[in-house]
Amino acid sequence: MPVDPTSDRAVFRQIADELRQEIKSGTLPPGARMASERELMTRFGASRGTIRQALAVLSSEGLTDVQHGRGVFVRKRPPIMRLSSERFTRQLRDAGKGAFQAETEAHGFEPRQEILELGVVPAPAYVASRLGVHEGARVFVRRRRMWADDVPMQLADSYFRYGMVRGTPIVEKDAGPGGSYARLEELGYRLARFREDLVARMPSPEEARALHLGPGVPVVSLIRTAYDTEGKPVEVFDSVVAGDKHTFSYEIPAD
Amino acid sequence: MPVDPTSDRAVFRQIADELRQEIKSGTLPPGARMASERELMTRFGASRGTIRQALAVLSSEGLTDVQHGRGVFVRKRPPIMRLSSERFTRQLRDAGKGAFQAETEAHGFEPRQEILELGVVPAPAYVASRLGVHEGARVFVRRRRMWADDVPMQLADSYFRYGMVRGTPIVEKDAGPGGSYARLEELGYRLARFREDLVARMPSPEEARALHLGPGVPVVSLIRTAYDTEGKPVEVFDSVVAGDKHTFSYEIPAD
DNA sequence: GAGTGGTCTAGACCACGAC
DNA sequence: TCGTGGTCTAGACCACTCG
Repeated sequence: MPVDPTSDRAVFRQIADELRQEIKSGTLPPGARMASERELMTRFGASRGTIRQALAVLSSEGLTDVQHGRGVFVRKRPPIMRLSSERFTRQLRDAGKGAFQAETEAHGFEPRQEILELGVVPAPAYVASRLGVHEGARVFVRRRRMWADDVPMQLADSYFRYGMVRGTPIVEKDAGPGGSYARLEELGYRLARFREDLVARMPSPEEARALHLGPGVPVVSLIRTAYDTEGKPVEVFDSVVAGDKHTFSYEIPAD
Repeated sequence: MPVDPTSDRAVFRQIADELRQEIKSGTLPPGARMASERELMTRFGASRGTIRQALAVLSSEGLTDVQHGRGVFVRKRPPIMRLSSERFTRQLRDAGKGAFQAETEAHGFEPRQEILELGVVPAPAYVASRLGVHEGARVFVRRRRMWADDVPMQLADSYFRYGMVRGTPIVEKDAGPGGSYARLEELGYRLARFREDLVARMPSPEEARALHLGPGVPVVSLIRTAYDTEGKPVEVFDSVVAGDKHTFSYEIPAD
């Protein structure tokens, strides 16, 4: 079904529709190389600019991956990690596994954290309000990039009241077995519950680079607040999660 | 800081960087009109094609809205609705309010549902596995588009075993006060818990149209399974939620 | 009508990857 | 070396919005 230049619909959109259909129908399966831009020019009788506009549409929808000098390929879905609300069980912490480590290993990958920053900073407004301190108060931040094998999965910043973690393993590069949550409990802050707030959005160019995201891949901004049994917030966790590599799963009681 | 044509970084990316910086810094506040393409051509000394490439970058990042014949504007964040895990309390159902109605009214909007389809269909694989029926089994589907005032918020498909809801208000246009969940409980299926699975991704062109999404706006695919006190799945709810109009909030116990 | 973005063309040169 | 995508230009005509 060739393009109709008299149609109201722009030619590049018709071309995009055609190619999208071939992808969705499986005529072009994941990993397949699409025809080159020059080939598509003759196939559709359009200029290169128009062909490139059509390909840009598919790219922005997250359907393709472009490799300079090689071609345009139908995107393969990478392995998806499931982050479920059960990842915060005390059982896991007691076993010496942090939430990220446990989930990653459960999926058969090797977890790794790359420290980007450790230090005392003034609390940003959104952290202060959740952590129950005033804006600008001294808080300790652990900023990391988390990897599964060789794939960057998320950017993760943990904030603590400085007075609470000073001199503990939480301010060290390696927070020890079970991670920060295990250390907090050893310090006497028994964890009672977490709240997670999620928003989906497109990444900034820096985030896209740090997480190796192609065009048309959103991120999930996830902010978690951890409360102890007194109802006091003890940590604010601010992360940017690669949208194409995760699902989130929550259990909700009906009452 | 004008562009540097000798730089490795493409001219259109440098222009995009410059304009993005003006947006993030507030020099160009939300709602402001950006300079026209012709004006940007003289400002940056580039051809129109290059200027449009730069503007396309900002658009794909969700930073701008384009209005044909009027100009390019810095995108305003629309009012954001918070979907919290507390929206499924029995208290609300007993008060005759479904989850969507309750959340929408809590934000000061008027909820409305537009029925797209009501009928018996063969169960798709992902529904069948969650609902505990075999693929292709007869299930009843309620397909709607949900609105808050005049803004489309989500596409929502509810699936039920047909034998379970046949002849009940659930197969009618208006499922009645408290929605389907209230009807299910009246039928003797007391709800015990829900599971929600979320994925962020870019919308298909149809989804973008149905939800009035601009370029660079992702959606959240949310699939909820409702279980009764026997542990039996009684509904599968498959929705596509406008990413720029929602946050999600979940409470997680620590044990 | 004047100004704005939307679409399309034709052609040029560059950078990357595979053979 | 050759084919692939990446970038940029100059120009044309169209469609929408506003005064």
